[in-house]
Amino acid sequence: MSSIPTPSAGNLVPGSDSGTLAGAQVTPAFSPLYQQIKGLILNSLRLGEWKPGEAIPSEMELAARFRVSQGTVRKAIDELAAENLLVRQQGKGTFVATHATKQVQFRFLKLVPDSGTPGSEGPAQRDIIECRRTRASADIARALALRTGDTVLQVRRVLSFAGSPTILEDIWLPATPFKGLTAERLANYQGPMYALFETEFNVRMVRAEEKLRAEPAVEGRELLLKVSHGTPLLSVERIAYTYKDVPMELRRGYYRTDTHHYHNTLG
Amino acid sequence: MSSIPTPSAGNLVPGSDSGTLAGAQVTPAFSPLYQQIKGLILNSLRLGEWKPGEAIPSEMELAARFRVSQGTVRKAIDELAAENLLVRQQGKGTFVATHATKQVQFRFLKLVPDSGTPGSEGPAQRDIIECRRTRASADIARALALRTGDTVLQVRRVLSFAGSPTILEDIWLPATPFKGLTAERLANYQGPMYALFETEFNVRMVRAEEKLRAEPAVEGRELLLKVSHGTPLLSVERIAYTYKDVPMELRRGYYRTDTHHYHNTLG
DNA sequence: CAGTGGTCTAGACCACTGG
DNA sequence: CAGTGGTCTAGACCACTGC
Repeated sequence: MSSIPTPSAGNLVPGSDSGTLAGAQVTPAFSPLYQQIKGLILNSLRLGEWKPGEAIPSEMELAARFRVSQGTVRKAIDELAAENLLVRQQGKGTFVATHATKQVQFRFLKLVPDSGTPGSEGPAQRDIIECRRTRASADIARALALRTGDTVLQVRRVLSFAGSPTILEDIWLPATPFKGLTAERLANYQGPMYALFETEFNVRMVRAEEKLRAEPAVEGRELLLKVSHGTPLLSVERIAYTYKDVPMELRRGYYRTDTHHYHNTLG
Repeated sequence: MSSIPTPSAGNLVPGSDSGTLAGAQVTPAFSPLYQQIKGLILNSLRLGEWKPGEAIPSEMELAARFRVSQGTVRKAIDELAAENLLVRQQGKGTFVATHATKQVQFRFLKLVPDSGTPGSEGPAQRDIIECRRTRASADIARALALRTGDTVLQVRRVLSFAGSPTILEDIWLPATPFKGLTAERLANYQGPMYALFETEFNVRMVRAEEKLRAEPAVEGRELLLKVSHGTPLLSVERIAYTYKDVPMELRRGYYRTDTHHYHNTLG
């Protein structure tokens, strides 16, 4: 039998830390094995070895591939599941998280109706106002880690619940990963925008940061949301990130909060 | 030697679930050992066997007390640490989380200055406007799981950053657990209000839910926050819970968002 | 140095899913 | 029934803290 199979990267040793920049850290920064395994799985996710919704190999398989025990793989997967990158299902397997499944649809939308459950109003009506190519201003570029003047796609849309326009959003996306995105494709797609990003552009949004403010409605916004001038709106600025903390979307939303509210849990 | 030490509750068996109501559940609802251990630790926390800031017994001690392996105790503590009820410190021990430690002060306050780091403005100035006993209205009572007309304490205060009044808060507390709370004690205490609740009233806030809205400033609020009539304010309604999901505080805050914003991370 | 939490392993067994 | 994730154990060793 020819041995030395080692289908993975080089030897893994607890304590060897490859991610330290020269002189940035005095201590060698001990990195446990399971963290390195986590990094390897993360790489496979980023490179698309397993697509959103698909099952990843079983814990035993991964343990064999990485030449560690099942328990070590398990701990790596545990953390990835805690970060909502993977979803475990007892008896079935471990799956790459996706925005397309019913249960976690609109996971990033924290606006809920004042009465009733989050999905009780039925599906939101989505109207694309515009979708055009433009050049990134300084602040847009900074948010997306681009250079000022780089090409970006700008989408403006209105979400309506039970017939009432409730959310006005401006969305900026880097042009390169989203080449070919048009108003038509957005309008025709059923389901969350982030699910479309996954299937059509292989971009999975993993994490986001939001800044909230109360702002008066100004011309343009008051028309699209059918509120009167100066009505307080909840301003929500979001930067969404893919794997490895790469920013892939800037979104500026204006929420009406007369029938809905932004819900948050503090742990 | 007299044996039979068993200082804990009765026998623990994986699969025995004591929390099921009669007929409420068809399946016996398998409950793993570590979940039962978690419940026992939770009881000790609730009963004050270990106070906030103190160390709990070592994993080995707890394993001996509950007559399970260290790994099982470890998994229970892992979950409690993930829920911010305990804090692990390698080499030192595991400690009951507290709102009094520098690192996690104002963990529930999500308003941060637009520029600079969260604590960069120095300590907030806190002015107690009033603190009085009153009767719970229907909605206050519902939020605190009391009956309408029950006695509650109402506190109104203003938080100022860099000299500017920024937050106006009305706080309602059930009278019984907070007997003896006065404006003086609030005014004299240095540090977060939730730290005072821990040391003086043995109430530890563990979790909270917030509802956010944009609302115009009305008379009273506009005076205290020094904004003009109708200025949009971020309205934040919070219900804070102790152990076992018991509601212990209702808070209605109004935040100025001209120099600060509410920051949130979506996982 | 002893004591703590943290990692890693190996193996047994359990609960759940699907064919 | 085989295959998956989930639990539990026992033991070895490592990293960190403080005396």
